[in-house]
Amino acid sequence: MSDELPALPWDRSRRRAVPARIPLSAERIVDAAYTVLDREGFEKLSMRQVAAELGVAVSALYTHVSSKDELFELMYIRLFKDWDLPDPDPAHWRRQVADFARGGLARLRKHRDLARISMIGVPFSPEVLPQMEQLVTLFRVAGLPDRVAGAAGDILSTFIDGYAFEENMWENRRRESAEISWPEMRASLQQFFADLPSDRFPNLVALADHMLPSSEDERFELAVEIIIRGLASFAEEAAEEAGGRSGGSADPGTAGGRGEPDRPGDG
Amino acid sequence: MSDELPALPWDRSRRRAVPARIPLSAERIVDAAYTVLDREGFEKLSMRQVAAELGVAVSALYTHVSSKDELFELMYIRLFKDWDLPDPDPAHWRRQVADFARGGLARLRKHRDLARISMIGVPFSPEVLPQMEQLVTLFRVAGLPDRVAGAAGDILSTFIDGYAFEENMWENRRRESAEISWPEMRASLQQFFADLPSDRFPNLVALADHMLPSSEDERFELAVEIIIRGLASFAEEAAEEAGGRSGGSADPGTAGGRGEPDRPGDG
DNA sequence: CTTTTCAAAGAACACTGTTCACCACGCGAG
DNA sequence: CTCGCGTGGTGAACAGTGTTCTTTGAAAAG
Repeated sequence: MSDELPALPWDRSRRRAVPARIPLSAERIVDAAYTVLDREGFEKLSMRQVAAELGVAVSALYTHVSSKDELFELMYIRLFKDWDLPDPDPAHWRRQVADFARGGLARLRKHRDLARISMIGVPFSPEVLPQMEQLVTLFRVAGLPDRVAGAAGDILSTFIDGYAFEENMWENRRRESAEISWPEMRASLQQFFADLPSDRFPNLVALADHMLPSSEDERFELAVEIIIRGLASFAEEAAEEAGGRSGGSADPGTAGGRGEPDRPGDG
Repeated sequence: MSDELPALPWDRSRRRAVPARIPLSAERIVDAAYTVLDREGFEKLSMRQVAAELGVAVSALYTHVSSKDELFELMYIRLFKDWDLPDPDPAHWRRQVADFARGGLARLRKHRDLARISMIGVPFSPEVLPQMEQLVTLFRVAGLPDRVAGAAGDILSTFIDGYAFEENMWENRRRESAEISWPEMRASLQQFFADLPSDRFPNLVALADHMLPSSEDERFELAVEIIIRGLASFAEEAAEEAGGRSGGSADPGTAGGRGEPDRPGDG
C-alpha cells in the first residue's frame, strides 16, 4: 500500500515521519464501525463505541466524518466496492439477473444488520453507477422495453433490500429470544399455522407446510424467479410487437426469455 | 361501548365514577403516538413526546405499554384494523392482487414514516391472519402451486414494505433539503443521468428519461404487474401439467391468468 | 371512617449525537 | 536552534433518549 522505507536511526529528517499511531481517517473509522456493527448490532452502534474501538475520543471522529449519517453513507458505499458484474449476455440474461440478485443478497449478509444501513443510503451515489449501467444494459439486451428496463433494477434492488431487512429482523428476534435455532423456529411456526381454527382459516391450515420457507434461500430464489418471469413476459410482448410491426428486424434470439437454455429448474 | 348512566348529583357512590380526565390507556397512547409521528416524524418520536402530547409524565406510559418496541407493535397492529379484502374471484384474481397491493401501499402512506414501523412489526400477529387467509385463498384459486401460493403473500408484502420504505426515505430527504418539489427533483435527477459521460455509461444516458418514474405510482404499478405476470406464469405451468396428467379434471377457467378479462393495460 | 390498592409523578441512571474551548505536538520560517 | 502556527485529538458540556425506582395522591373496599 505505502512505499515507505524503514527509518534509519540517524536520519533525523525521517524520524517519526511515520508516527507511532496510525493517523485517524474516514477509512479507519468505517473499518471500526463495521467491527462494532458485527459485534454489537445496529442498535448499539454508536459514535462512542466506534471511538472506543479506535482508542480515541468521540469528538475526534467529527474531524473526519461530519455526522453519524455520513458515517452510514460511507459504510453504504463500501457495499459496492469490488463488485464486478459479468458482461451482459443475451443468451443467459435470466441466469445473470438471478446471479445479480444472489450477489446483492450475499453482500448484505456479509455484516450483521447491514440491510438496515443499506436502506438508508442514497441510491444514486457515484459508486453505484457502474453496477447500474451493467444492470440496465443487461435488461436492454434481454429485450425489455425502455420503461421496464429503466425501472427493473430499482424494483429488483428494492425487493432485495426489503428481503434482507426482514431476514435481519428475524435473525435479531431469534438472537434475543432464547436463541432457538431456525429449524426449531420454523417447526413451531408451522405448527402454529396447522393449529389455527380450520373453519376460519381453512387455507392457512391447508398450506401450513408451505407458509414458511423450507430452506434459508428457497423463498428468495422463488421471488427472484417470479420477478424474472414477469420481466420475461414483457420481453416476449416487446418481441411480438416488434415482430408484427417490422417483420422481425430484431434478432429473435435476443428477445424473449422463455425456453432459453438457462431457464432454471426448481431450487 | 359502556352502558354507564348519567350520574345524579346526590348519588355519592357514582360521583366522579367517570373522572374528569379520560383515563390513560394503550389505545390513547397509540393515538398520541400517531399524532406525534405525523407532526415530527419517526426520528423524533420519543416516549417523552408522546407523554407531552397526552399531558402526562413519561413514566405513566409504562404502566400501559411495557416498552417503546411494544408501542411500535401496537402501532403496527393498527395497520390491519378494518382492512377487508374482497372474496377471491378466480376470474379477476389479477386485479384483486393488484388491488391488495395498492391498498397496502395506501395504508402505509396514511401516516408519515409509517413504513419504518411496518418493517419492524412481527408479521404473524393474530390481527393479520384474516388478510393472510384471504390472500392465500386468492392465490390458490388463481391456480398457483402450493409452494408458490404459500410464499406469494410474503413476497408481495416484502416488496410493498420495501417500496414504501424507500418512498419514505425520499420524502424525508426532500423535506430536509430545501423542500424542492418532486417534479423539480425528478427533472434534476433525470438531467444527472443525461449528463453522465456517455462512453462509460451509454445505457444510463440512453435511458435517462426512463430511470425515474414519471408519476408517483407508475413504478409501483409496473412492479406489481411484473410480479403478477411472474405468478401467472406459475399458474399456467401448473395448469398445463395438470391438464397433461389428468386430462383436465381441474376447471380450466380457474387456473392460468393470461388472456383473462381483467388483464390491465398500461397505466 | 380507615385501609388498601394502584395509577400517575418525579427524580434518577446510563446512555445517545453533537459542539466547543483547550492544548499538545510536528512543521516551516526565521 | 528557537519560535509561532495550525492541524487534529481531548475532555467537558448540552440537550436529548429509554427505562426504572421511589414517592404520592386519590379512588375503591372494608
